[in-house]
Amino acid sequence: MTGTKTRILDTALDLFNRHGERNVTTNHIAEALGISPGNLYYHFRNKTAIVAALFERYRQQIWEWLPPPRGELTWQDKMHYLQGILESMWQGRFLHRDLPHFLHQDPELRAEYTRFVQDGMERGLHIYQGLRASGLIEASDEDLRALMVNTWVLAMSWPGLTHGLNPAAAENESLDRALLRQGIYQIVCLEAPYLRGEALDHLDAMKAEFRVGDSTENLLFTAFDASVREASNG
Amino acid sequence: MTGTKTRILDTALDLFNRHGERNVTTNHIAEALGISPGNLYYHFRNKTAIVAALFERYRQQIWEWLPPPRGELTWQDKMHYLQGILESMWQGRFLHRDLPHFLHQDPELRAEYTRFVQDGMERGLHIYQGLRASGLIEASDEDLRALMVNTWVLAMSWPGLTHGLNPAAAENESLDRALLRQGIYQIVCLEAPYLRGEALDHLDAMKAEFRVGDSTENLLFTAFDASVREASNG
DNA sequence: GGATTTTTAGAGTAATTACTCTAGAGGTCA
DNA sequence: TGACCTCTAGAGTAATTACTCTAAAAATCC
Repeated sequence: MTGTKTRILDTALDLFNRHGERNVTTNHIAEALGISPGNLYYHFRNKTAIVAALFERYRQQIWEWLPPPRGELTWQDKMHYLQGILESMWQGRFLHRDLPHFLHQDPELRAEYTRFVQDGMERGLHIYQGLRASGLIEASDEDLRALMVNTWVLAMSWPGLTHGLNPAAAENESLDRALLRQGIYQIVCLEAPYLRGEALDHLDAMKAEFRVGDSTENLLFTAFDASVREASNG
Repeated sequence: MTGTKTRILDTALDLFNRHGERNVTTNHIAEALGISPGNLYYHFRNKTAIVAALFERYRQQIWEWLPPPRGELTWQDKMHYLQGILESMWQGRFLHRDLPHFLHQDPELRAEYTRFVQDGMERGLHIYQGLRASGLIEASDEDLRALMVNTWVLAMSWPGLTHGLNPAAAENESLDRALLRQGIYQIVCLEAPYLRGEALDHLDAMKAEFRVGDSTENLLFTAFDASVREASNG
């Protein structure tokens, strides 16, 4: 029997992801959960507190998926990190779309979020440096930093962009997953010019694994169409 | 004497950019403009119509700044396009943060937006192909498509991300401009691995022009701090 | 088993906000 | 001048929604 507090967060996250935080009232959450509004406010003093708690949860999960590297990194480590990014994007897909509003109003939350971005950049940079130390990547310090920023922006923005264009994904998990895989493909292409050695050998296989749709047509949108077909067939 | 309709859009855009669309009511717009709510609703049947009109305006401006290439492209053309992207980001900074909500509710607007993204990708791809034809870029078709998608995502997401972290930018134009320049720097770094010939010769100068802050520290955040200092000094 | 604390229900409210409605001002044209 | 059309004012409203308050049920403790 999980606690009410946890169940509130679970339900809120689900509703936020599906309908967007702005379209989900606290009464909706309570109703979906079968509890009273009063009960909900007993556990969270306001809606912002729910969002903040969800963010905190999200942050912890990311840190689990993306542990700081220990020593040299292998090709398998790199694949594992990519998987971690994929999972992180999946979990946080609502946050990066709706969080800005709360950052605007809640300085404390904003400070935490800023810290989160800083830590994420630092951690990601260490990973890239680990890959460089293993000879899997070749790049100057400056290029590595720029690459890290671009990877971060892409990973954080991709879910929001794709959902804006394709809201059906919110109700269709397999379509949603396909879109995210496409996001990983984009990250792979982002890193591609810097890969060396074993990483370079596996590049084509990696692209093939995450590529969605027919590469001869418009990339982004055939990906969507193909995903829709695939999802409605399955 | 500009028309009331235009003035409503101007004021709405300004308020949306500064405070976020969600925090700006139609009554606020009317009041800031010195007209009555009834008057506002005489010109726009609802808030969505205002947002849609702003989007339409934004789209037209982008197309002006990013005309389709005619024949071979020079190095100067490329710089001009970068400038166009910068201006587009500046103009549309509120849209990509707040538009998703309206896309969710208004299928017609969503269709238009989808079309916009498609056109933008296509147009951008033509530009990249023009650069390739001139020997300024070297990349496979697939790589070029992936690059285009990444450039698009970066250009569209950058303003929202930076404003989420640094809301002071909304009230401080020079800080905001600095953040945008940093975004262009990121795009330059994105394209860097594919540059050839004259483009490659100018790469360092280009990075130097758009780089913000001290490259030996954390890129993203020293950029912010440096901008804050610069803005408060000037 | 009584006292105390934690958790829950559910009716209610104050505030916000997108939007309406009516009436009238101002311009234009015959 | 009068008819007509465009534009504007401004009070008002219906609906939403985050949040409160009181009391009772449930759990915990001694």
